Amino acid sequence: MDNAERDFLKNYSADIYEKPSATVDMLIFTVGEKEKTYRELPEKTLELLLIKRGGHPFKDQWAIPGGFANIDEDLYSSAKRELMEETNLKDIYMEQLYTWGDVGRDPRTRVISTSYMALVPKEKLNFEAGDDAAEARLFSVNLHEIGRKEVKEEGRITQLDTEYLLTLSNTDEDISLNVRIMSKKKVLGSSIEETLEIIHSDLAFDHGKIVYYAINRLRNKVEYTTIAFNLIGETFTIGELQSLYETILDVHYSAPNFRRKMLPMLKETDDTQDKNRGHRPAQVYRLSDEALFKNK
Amino acid sequence: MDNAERDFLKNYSADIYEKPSATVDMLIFTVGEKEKTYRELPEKTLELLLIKRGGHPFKDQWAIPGGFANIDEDLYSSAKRELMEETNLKDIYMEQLYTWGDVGRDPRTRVISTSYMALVPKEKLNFEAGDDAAEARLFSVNLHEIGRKEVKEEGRITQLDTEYLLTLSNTDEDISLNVRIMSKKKVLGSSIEETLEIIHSDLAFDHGKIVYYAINRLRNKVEYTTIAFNLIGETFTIGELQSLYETILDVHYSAPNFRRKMLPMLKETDDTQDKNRGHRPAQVYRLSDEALFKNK
DNA sequence: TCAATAGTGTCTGTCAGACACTATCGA
DNA sequence: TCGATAGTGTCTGACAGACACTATTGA
Repeated sequence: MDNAERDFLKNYSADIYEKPSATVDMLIFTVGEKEKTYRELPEKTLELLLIKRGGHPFKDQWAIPGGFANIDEDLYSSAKRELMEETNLKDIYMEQLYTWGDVGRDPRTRVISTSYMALVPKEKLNFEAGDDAAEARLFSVNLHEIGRKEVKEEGRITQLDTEYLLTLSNTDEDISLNVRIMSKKKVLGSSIEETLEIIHSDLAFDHGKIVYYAINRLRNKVEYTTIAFNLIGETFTIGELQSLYETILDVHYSAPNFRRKMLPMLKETDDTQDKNRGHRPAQVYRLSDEALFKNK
Repeated sequence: MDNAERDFLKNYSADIYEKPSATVDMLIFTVGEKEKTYRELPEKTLELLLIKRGGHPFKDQWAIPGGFANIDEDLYSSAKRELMEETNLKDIYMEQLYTWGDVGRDPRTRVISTSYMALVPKEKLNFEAGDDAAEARLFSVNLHEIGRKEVKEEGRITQLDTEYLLTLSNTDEDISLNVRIMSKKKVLGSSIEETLEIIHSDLAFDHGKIVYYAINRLRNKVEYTTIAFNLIGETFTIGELQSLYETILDVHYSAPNFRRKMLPMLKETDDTQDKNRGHRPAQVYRLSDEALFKNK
């Protein structure tokens, strides 16, 4: 650094223009189980942590937890801190999702928000302990397509509008939130650009869009990485793993084929868990280190 | 909106805490050609637009073009504006990449920067016209692995460090910039977290990391979307397309296999271009609409 | 005829889905 | 014996890579 640069930095003022606020939103996903008969596999559901807003705007509405990015803290650290505040956990899988910067997305002031997604196995989650004094609850997440329309110009498809219904429900307290999202896929050059519009949302701010985006990212990555293993314990049976994948992706696999697909990335453990389950006890596996490092 | 909320918003002040600055960085990629003999295919190179910084800090160093996000402008619009300022083009493919928020990444003040990537076919690019009065040049991009080290703890691999050499060169002006990046892949839960460190960089700020990130994103998406078609004209021969893919991915395909892989997403045109090329004239194709909408 | 790209045919191995079958347990 | 999950075997079709071959052009 030369003298000119030193002088420049000394006299630099960052406050010439009005700045947007920078915040971090944290989407914490886990997978809950509902016990059925003693012999049937429990039914799993993908769950998302939401907090009830105590103040304006959107008072008493449910929202994704988040907070301001401190001026002297890396954005990544802000996200980790937010995760810690909500769950009291560290060493949890977390990735940056997207940065939301539309002008009107917060009625108070201009807010640019970077969203992160964290995946927590239910057994580690004791969110009552670290819930940041706010009212926090887990909501079952369901996302379904409810309609689509192709827009044609001169015989060529130029736009594809798809409407999705996102349902967030907490059965304990009988809360059910609906979000209707319109995804508009338009031709942009030789690719497609997707824009999201909220048709209706029971969630605060533009959080409906963010949840929609996160679920899609999760589903995508589940198919080509080992990300899903973050939602289950260290060891598991292939049956449990299958039901996890089926829950997240909302699909059904045939057990033999799923087994063959997964076996190359699994390592057998000594355990042969499962007793009193009314059927042949399953072998217990864990994710192999090699598979871990093949992630893109 | 009730009265309480109206009052709240009226009295809300966003200036209690010091805020970071929000900026947008724009990575503009194109593919350049170097003519060879009359009958050989021109050699392609992936190129990136860089500008030479006129002021401090990093004065006279090369950097990714960018600017502040205006307070009354969607982040997406800021990016589009930046693209327009640099290339004088709109309706160009552009996507958000990542948001960089480390505390020390700008010596002036705290800056959180959202990076976008744009792909422009060379024939449309006339960047002299709209170059924002700054010195802007295209640089050939090369990224290679130059070493790796596995860190083991108790026999299990826990970390994978890979060093990459990124070379940016402009042969017209005989400029060659080197960046050495260390990618550290660590186990985080049941997934891998990649952190990037700059070992050495001839680029300003942390722009070496951003370029590294962008090239990886581009290569990834080239393999499962039609994103690469944004770097070529509307119509093309399969040979041209193959050389484009080979350039971006730094691989070699066998012509018959590449043809078979691509044919399902192509549509034959009436043209049978190519004359005076010293070999059998090739059929001209364009991307089919159906393939476009299959993009994820 | 040669050197270059364009394009066809064919074989092989891998992998995903369909499906028939066996194994093991508790009620 | 039943119903549940665990697990094996096998067939099929799709697809990717290897490679041999033909087609067309200008020098």
